[in-house]
Order: sequence, then structure tokens, then C-alpha cells
Amino acid sequence: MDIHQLRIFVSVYRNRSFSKASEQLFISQPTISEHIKNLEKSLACTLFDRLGRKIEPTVEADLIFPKALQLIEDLERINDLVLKSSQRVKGKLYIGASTIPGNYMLPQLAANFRNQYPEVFFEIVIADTRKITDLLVSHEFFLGIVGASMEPKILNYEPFLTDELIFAGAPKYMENLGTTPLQIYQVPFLLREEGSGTRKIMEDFLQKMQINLKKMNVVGVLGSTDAIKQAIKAGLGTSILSRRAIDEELARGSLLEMKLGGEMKRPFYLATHKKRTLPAQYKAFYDFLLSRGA
Amino acid sequence: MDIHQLRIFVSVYRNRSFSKASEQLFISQPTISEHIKNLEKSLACTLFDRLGRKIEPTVEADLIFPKALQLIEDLERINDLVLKSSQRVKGKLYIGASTIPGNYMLPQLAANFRNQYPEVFFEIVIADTRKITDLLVSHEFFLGIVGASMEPKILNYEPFLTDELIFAGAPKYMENLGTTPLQIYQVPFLLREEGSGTRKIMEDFLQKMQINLKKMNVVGVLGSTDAIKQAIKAGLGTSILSRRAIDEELARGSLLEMKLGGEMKRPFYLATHKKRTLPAQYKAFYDFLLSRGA
DNA sequence: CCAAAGCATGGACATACATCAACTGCGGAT
DNA sequence: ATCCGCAGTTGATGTATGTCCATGCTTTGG
Repeated sequence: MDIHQLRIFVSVYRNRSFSKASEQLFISQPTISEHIKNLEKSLACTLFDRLGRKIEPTVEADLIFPKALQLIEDLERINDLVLKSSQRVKGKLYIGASTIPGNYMLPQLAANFRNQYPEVFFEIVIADTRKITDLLVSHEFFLGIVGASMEPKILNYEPFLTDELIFAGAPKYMENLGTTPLQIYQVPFLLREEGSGTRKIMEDFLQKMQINLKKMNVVGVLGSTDAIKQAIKAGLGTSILSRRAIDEELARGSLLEMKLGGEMKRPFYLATHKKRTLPAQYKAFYDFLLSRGA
Repeated sequence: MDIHQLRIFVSVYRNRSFSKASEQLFISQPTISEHIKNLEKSLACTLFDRLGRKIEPTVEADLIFPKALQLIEDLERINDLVLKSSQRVKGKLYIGASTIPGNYMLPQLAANFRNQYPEVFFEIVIADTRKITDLLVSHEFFLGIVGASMEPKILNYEPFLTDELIFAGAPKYMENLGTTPLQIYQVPFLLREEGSGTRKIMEDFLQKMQINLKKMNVVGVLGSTDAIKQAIKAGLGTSILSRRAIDEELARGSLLEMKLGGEMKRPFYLATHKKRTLPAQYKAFYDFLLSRGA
């Protein structure tokens, strides 16, 4: 039994005529006869009594007509269902992000996105790049925001926002600091731990500026950007950290920045699985992020 | 979009594999690929992300899977529906019958039939042969029981029970009546109206027996068999009528029969439209009647 | 790094589908 | 009463679609 046969049956039943149905469906009348015959064969019953000029549906036809109708409608509805679901942006956005984007970029962007699409729900997991990458590969995440592009085979990396690292500290240290790089050896300095992305960028930068880290007055190593931030706010020392993390403090003047002559840029990427189709809400958020990022 | 495609989709979705599905459905793997591709094309979305060795259903696939499943089930159910309805004998039996079969044959037969199939409901319309025939032709009735076969072109007549007409009356007339046919002229006699089937059979019989109706002591003309029956029970006279109408009275001895030397037989027929398919309950009753009638 | 597993692709074949033309059967009109 | 027209059927024919086989490509596991 086939849907096509049911469509033809429905038309014949409604028109009480094979030839009317053939006109309505734009197929020849013998074809109608053939299909009805096959349908009757597969159902092992007569559906229409052929009375010469007229036809008369049998009780079996009366029985299956509403069912057939509903079936056809349901089938059409599947199409609508897919169409609607892929047009409508809603559902959970389960996203993996590194520290900086997860803490200082995504919250604002998510809020903006949610103004546009109120039916989305965010769940942002903050983890290191390695973990996020793994979970993207194993299809745990659809979307990740990471600071380095590893595993370029399977994953697709789209350049997103760039984070800027700056040298900053409490006013008491910064105000008296001269402009010569050598003076940086004087002030107490806080480091991120070995292996941190921020630490790596910083080291590369210092090397480029020919500043010797070992000569610096390092007074501590802290395990997160926020810990560094709290420490320099408390006057423990100075450090190099994301500008985004201390935006407010810089504006208020509770922390001061000092240009060191070069730029410390750290690009972040939107990472997705190359072969994975993004659900509608992810696709929308992905496009939204790119438009804001560029 | 086709049911076949949905069947394949369901199997692929369940097995999470094109090749497993191909084994399950006994069709080749490339065919599966082709069908899924077409389905995706007609839905304008990806259903499975091909990840090399594995495949992963997309959210759209998750969405339509239950719908597809239900659709397939519904389709199967149509078959069952027809099967069940054509096996199960139930529903209304709307039957047209002439006076004798309608009053004196069908009630008992219907009761017996209903013992076997308690889910049937009888509606017996008593009308003359002409009317029943017309309503059979115009598809008002599926089944009629009539005393003469007219319109043999469209309708099918199956010989059924034969009614026997007998000469009978109250004991006071019959006991003293001799065996010679001439003595019939003596007793008061009741007639059916002109045009009645019974009247016709009677006239033919009397003519064959060389009894002159005009010489008979006719004391009344009544319009129905039951009227005749009530009249002769009341002692108004004798008559010729269906044996079935007075079965009980003959057994009790409240009416007596007298053989007149020949038989007055009146055949009845099961009449159906030649081209009309009988619903299950009609078919069952038709067969039942034939088995009882023969 | 090779082999195996799994989906995609292209060509060959068969079945199924649709069409056309001719036929049958019924009903109404001249 | 015969003819004509409508309606469904039947049979022959071409095309489209479904299906298969062989093969290629990619990923994964040893």
C-alpha cells in the first residue's frame, strides 16, 4: 500500500468518479483505474462498485476514507514541522567557552541575542581549550569558543573577537611608573600559571620587547584571570591580563593601564565540527556572533 | 515524500547506520543512501550527519522520527481496519421484504441469526415487490426478499424458501366438509384483494383444479394475510393463505386445513444488486438464509 | 600506516508508472 | 429501436524510478 494510491483513492472518493479524479490529479484516467485496482487488491476488498455510468463507494471505502485523509494530512504536516522548526530559533544553546570569552564576552552577547530571540536558553560551560575541543569532536557540543585552533582536521575555526592583553595595576604603582620599559622591573608583578593561554601570550610579548621575565619582581602566581584581577585591585601588584576583565575598573580609575609599546593580541575562534549540521538556534547564534565579532 | 522513504528513514534512525538498515530491509546499501538523499532533498534539510564511520541524526531527524513511526503504523492499521471490519459481522441489516417473508419467515430467521451474531441490528421494511425492487435498483437496499423476479437485468435473484398456500378455516366449517372439490362452493370464503400475490397464486390454482371462483360463496375481500387470518379465526369463513401464517393455529387445532389435491407453491427470492458489493453483515445473512432455505 | 568499515557515486538493469488507443457496457436521445 | 456519448477497462508502449553491483573515498582501529 502506497501513499500515492491513497491520494488517488481520496480524490476518487470525493469526486465519486475516476475521470474527475484524473482531471484533478492531472493523470490519465486508466492510471486511476490501475491504482484503485491495486489498492483493492492489497486491501483484499472492493472499494468502489462500478455501476456503469456511476460508481458507488463500498462500506470499506467509507471506513478507510477518513483514515486515508488524515494520513495524507499528517504526511504533509511532517514537511511543515521541519520547516517550522528550522525557521524558529528556540531551544537550548549549550556552548563550551574558554575563560575569557565565557566570562567576559559571552554573557553580554548572549543577553543581546536573547533580546532578539527570547525563546533561547543558554548554558555556557567554561573549560580549557583542550576539553572543549574534545567535546566538540565527540559531539557533546555543537559550538565552542576557544583561544587556539588545535585539531584543524575535524573542526572548523572561524576567527571571532580578539582579546587584548594589557599591563595594568593599582594607581599607586602605575602613577609613578615612567615610560621606559626597564622600569617595569621595579614594580611587584603577578603571573598566571604555566600553561595558561594568557601566560603564553605574555611571555611571547615580553620576549619580543626584550624584557627578561626572570629579572622582574614576581610576587605571585595565580590560577585565573579573576584571581589576578582581585589581587591587583587589592594592591598586591601589577600584571598583564585581558582588558575586557578590567573594563569597569579602568573606566572608574581604580586600576590604571600602561602601554608597553606593542600589542598583545589573542584571537578567539568559533569552533564547530566540520561535518555536523548546526540546529537552527546554534546557526543563528553563530551568525550573530560573527556579525558582532567582525 | 513517500512512505517507503519514511520506512527506510526509520530503520536508519534506529540502527544509526545505513548498512544495518539495508540488511534489515533486505535492500542494498546504495539504495538506502539514495532514498535518504531524496528524503533530505524533499524536506530541504539534513537528516543524518555523515561522520565517516558513524552517522549522527540531526535535530530534524529527532523531530520527524516519532511522526514517521506513527505514520507508518497508521498505514498498517488501515489494513487491519478493513480486515477486521470485513471479518466481523455487525451493524445494521436494512432489508426490504414482501408481506409473507417479512411477517412469517424473517422474524424467526433473524432471531436465529442474531444468536450467532449478536452485534447485528435488524430493520425490516415490509413493502410490495415493486417498491423493494425499485429501492434495490437505486441502492437503497442491499438485500430484498420478494415473491417474483422482475428486472432480471440488474438484480440477482436467488431462489429461497417456498411458501405453500393451503385451504383452511375454523373447525366448524372444515370438519363437515367432504373431500369432493365441489363442496368448496358451499362454505363461506374470503378473498385477498386483486393484485395481491396470494390472490394470483390462488386464482391460478383454482383454475387448474377447474374450480370456478364466481360460483364460490365469497363473503369478503380483505387487504392482508393477517386480516384474513383474524377473520377465519373469528369464524367468518374459510380462505386460502400461507401455511406459515397459521402454523400455530393448525398445531393447536383452532384452524383446520383441507388438501384440495394439488399444491399451491409460491417461491420467494433473495434479491440483490448484481454489481453491488455486499457489506459483511449482509453477506453473512445472505449465506445464512440460503443455507436455511435450501 | 595499513586494513577494515561505512557511506557515496556511477553505470546497468528491471520493475513500476503513466500514456495512448481501442474496447465494453450502460443510459439517454433522436 | 438504434445510435451516440460517457465512464471505466484492457493492452501495448515508452519512460522514470528503484534496485543492484562494483568501486571510490573517508574514518577508525590495530
